[in-house]
Amino acid sequence: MKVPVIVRQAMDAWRLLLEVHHELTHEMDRELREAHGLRLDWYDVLVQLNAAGGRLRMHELADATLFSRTDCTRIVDRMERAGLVVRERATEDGRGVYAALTSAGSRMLREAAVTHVRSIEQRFTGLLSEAEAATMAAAFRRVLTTDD
Amino acid sequence: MKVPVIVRQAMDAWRLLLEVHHELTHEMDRELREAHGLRLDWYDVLVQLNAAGGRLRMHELADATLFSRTDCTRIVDRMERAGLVVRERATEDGRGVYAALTSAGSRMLREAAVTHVRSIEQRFTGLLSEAEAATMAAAFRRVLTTDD
DNA sequence: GACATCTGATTGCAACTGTAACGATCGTGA
DNA sequence: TCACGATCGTTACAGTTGCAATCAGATGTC
Repeated sequence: MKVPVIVRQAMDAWRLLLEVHHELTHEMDRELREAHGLRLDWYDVLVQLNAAGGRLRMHELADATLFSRTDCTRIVDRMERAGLVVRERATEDGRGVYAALTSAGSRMLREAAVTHVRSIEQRFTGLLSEAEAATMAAAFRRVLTTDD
Repeated sequence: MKVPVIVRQAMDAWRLLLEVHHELTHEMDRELREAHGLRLDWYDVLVQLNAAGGRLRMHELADATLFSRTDCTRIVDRMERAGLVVRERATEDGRGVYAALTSAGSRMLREAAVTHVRSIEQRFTGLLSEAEAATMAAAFRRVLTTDD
């Protein structure tokens, strides 16, 4: 069965994407745990809360990260127990809850970011030429905005 | 704090890769379940067993897929219960076990492959130009083979 | 203002995962 | 041959996820 080269190359790209994602996220997670006792998903939460100015409603946090609302409830549970975030009732909506960075959370983020950003550069971005990164980013945006 | 455009673009590429992976794997998994009652990880196992001629030692299966040995033990447990694979003792090594495709497993693979390949083309490979796919594949190979 | 409807967040349950430890078997060197 | 460490696959346990159901509070309609 003959398969055109162009199709094979595209399929390779997909398969390789899966491998890259798997290998890099595992390594980065392990690295963050070893250096800071921080899970990669907790790190993502810290980043998003910080980017939003320190706090987000639970559903906004779910949108900003790649987690479901259920996940957010439980991740915030654990992070609250660890002292990295606190819950605050939303005064403007009786149903709502904010997840807010604590100072320990901010500090943890500042420390872990050094490790993690270096890790991304070392393992990924630093290995891409400017043109490759641009090509990739453009293609990924197309993939994400094509929804059918 | 000023960040060079080149770095930002590369970081975007990483972030977008995470989003693409998340969205596409979820959609493909859902699609396979709806159409065939098959999980994406089971599909991967079927593909690898088939590519290897029908059977693989457990540790070879772990290497061929993105799963750990523990995962393979348990995935094969469930797939065996579902009749898609069977375990066979390895005669050449008393510790060894083969996971082998059943005819139901082969049939399931043939059916599901139609759905899944179309899905990949629709959501990913079909949205990439030949040049983009080649660039991406080359860059990903570089990332995977650079282990420091 | 009372009703149904919708939304935000959480919970219960069953399924799944990661880590470390286990028993069985293998290969090697003394 | 025997003792040793290495490898193969599995298992125990605790932690984590996905889905559906739930509860409290908000919104819209008449």
